[in-house]
Amino acid sequence: MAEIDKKREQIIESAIRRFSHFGVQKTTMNEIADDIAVSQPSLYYYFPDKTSIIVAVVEKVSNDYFEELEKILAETECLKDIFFQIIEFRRNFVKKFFMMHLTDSSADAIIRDNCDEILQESRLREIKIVAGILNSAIEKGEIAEIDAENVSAIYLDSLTGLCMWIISKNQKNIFPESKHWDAMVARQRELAEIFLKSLKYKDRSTCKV
Amino acid sequence: MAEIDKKREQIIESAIRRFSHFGVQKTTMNEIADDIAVSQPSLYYYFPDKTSIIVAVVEKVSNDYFEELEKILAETECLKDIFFQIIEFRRNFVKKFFMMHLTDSSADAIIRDNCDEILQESRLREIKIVAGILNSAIEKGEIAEIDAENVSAIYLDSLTGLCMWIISKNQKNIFPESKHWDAMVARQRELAEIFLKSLKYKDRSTCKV
DNA sequence: TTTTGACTTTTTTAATAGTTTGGTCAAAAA
DNA sequence: TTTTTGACCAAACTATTAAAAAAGTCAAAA
Repeated sequence: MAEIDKKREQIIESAIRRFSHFGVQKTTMNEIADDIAVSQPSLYYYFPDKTSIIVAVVEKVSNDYFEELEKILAETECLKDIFFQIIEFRRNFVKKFFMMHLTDSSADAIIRDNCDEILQESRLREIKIVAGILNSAIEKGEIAEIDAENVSAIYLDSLTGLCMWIISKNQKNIFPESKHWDAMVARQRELAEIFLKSLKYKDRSTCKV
Repeated sequence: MAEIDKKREQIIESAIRRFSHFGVQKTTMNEIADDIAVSQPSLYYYFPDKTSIIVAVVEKVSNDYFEELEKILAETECLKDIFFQIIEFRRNFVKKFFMMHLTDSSADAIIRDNCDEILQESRLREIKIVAGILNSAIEKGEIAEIDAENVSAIYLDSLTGLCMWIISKNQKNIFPESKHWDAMVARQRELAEIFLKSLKYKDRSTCKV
């Protein structure tokens, strides 16, 4: 790897560490510079501003998530197991965001203005991946024929929604306790089972069953 | 109705009107007092403090919701129609909250500390109502036997989650545009259809279908 | 190409005074 | 006794300012 990329990675790692401990707002450029033992102007040689470091961090966390995801897709067969694994990975992904205070109102504007595109692309990428899983299950005759991409979107949006709702509902202190993360995962699993069940059958008219 | 209750209702109505226009924070006790043509101390004769007015407003909005809900339960037969109606009523309910700025971070603490119980009870009440709908559908043989209360909870939590997620995702300005409310309702309907489909069938083992 | 000391500019923070608003009370009115 | 109010206080919010800290720049050196 080029020397410059190595330094960039060091910076991102330091940023993630500090963001996780103290939050984005309370991490200064000087502190990051000190971590990798260079002066502040050197830091600006590798990243034009603080925002671009934040963006790089979000990109890394997102990429790590998809890397994990690809792994289990290669290993896991059973649809339910895949769904449950995804829920588990998502828990860790969101937790990282929380720990770095990326969801705080103070950091909200920066994230909105600069990471929106990444997060939107990540959403679409994930939808496509799950749609792919569904499509291959359709091919194998495991589930009924459906609009895989659409069902995937509904499913993933519902998972994200459950996460926001359950966590925000319990977030009286700054950090959700682990039991709340567990409650969220439990609900997400129940939803997954309902989706899996509906996937197994061909459609019927829904009125006056 | 007792005279004192009449005045209390006038106060709540004025509060709702002002909250909807200017938000909770920017509505003063004096303004409410002027609206019903009494002095400020008179207002405090009917409500001990501003918080209790906010609580009363939340209670009223919540009760209005359930009143509407009970109506369609008496009139509507088809499960899908009921589900879609509920989604429509929920849209209006949440919109009211948004308009009054009850979900703003500025008002958040007051709501959290004082309306939490009401909202939690409302959630349970709604879960019970939908569970009742499901149970009567089970009795009629329209849907498979399930743990109605649990499915109801998953469903309603998912709806609430979708609402939070889709609205917050698009909320760059203070108010979500009507197209975002429409997008939310559309997604909620799609989720409802998936739930309805899964309800129609008896359970099967989910692994290695 | 990479690094840095010395620098400027922009944001935060802290303290302050001034204003508004929430809330109280004793006394009057009904 | 129930309801209303003028006069009042205390707490919360706003605006202003100065000081501190952080972000960001640049010419020159390694």
